[in-house]
Amino acid sequence: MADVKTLKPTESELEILQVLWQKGKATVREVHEELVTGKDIGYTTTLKLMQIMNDKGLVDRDDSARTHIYKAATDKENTQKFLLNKFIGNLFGGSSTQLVMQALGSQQVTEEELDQIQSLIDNLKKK
Amino acid sequence: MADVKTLKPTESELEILQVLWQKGKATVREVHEELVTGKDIGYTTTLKLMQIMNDKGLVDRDDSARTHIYKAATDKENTQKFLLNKFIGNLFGGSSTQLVMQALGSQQVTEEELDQIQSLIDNLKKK
DNA sequence: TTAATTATACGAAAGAAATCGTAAATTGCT
DNA sequence: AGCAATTTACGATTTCTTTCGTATAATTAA
Repeated sequence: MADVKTLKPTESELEILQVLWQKGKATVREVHEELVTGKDIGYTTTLKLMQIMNDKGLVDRDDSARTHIYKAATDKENTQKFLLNKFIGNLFGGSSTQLVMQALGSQQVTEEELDQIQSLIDNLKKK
Repeated sequence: MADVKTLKPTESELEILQVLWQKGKATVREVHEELVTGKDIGYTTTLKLMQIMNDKGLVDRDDSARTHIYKAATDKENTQKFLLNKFIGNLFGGSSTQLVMQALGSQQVTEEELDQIQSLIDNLKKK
């Protein structure tokens, strides 16, 4: 499994990772079709990006057949954790509480979700 | 006030905004001294960045005196909110709850902070 | 009043990221 | 077999970001 700490996916790479996390495995064409719904981009661009990601170790590739099959090399959760910490450092002076307050305040969150968070807090407090 | 929606501060620009938000107003030198504590960078680099930010409208500048005085053109909260939403969209499929759970789980948060968050949740629930 | 320091402006280069065009190989179709 | 479509490889270009060197003007200190 790729070491997420040393890998910094760019925004485009992140979009591709999203697709791969969602699909599990996918060909360049499949990823591309997904991306195209959201923005204007050529097929070879997607291809090139995925090749670069393969070089970087961001994805794993099965190239035993002519049409290569890609999958994310990094765990979604780890990547999220890593980027989240970076984000908190960049924008919230390292305070995750600040971020949480901001996130809860400015988004609409359902009662159920609040309960979920509350029980997480309760758990954390016990320790 | 600059329209935050159309402005995407880069990482370096964000670092400078942080300093400006903290200080309120500052000269290039003051910002630079702050940046230098965190990384190796030349004075003219900081200057150039702040000039570019001025061109983009990310900062306001008082250049009536020889030493120009800069301040952030965007509200800290709005910028945070904007970038946070983008981040949640990019990485957490738009679910702020997901992000909150992840943030609380993987960072160390003090008892006091947990109380703070809890009372925010209580407030939100009342509505 | 000189000389050193400090400031801005600006061009240019170095780096990183994203985009595309073209070539070559394979596959599928008629 | 021959042609079209699909795929990969790869170089080149473009765009964005960061960095710095040099010139010039203003200020300060000796």
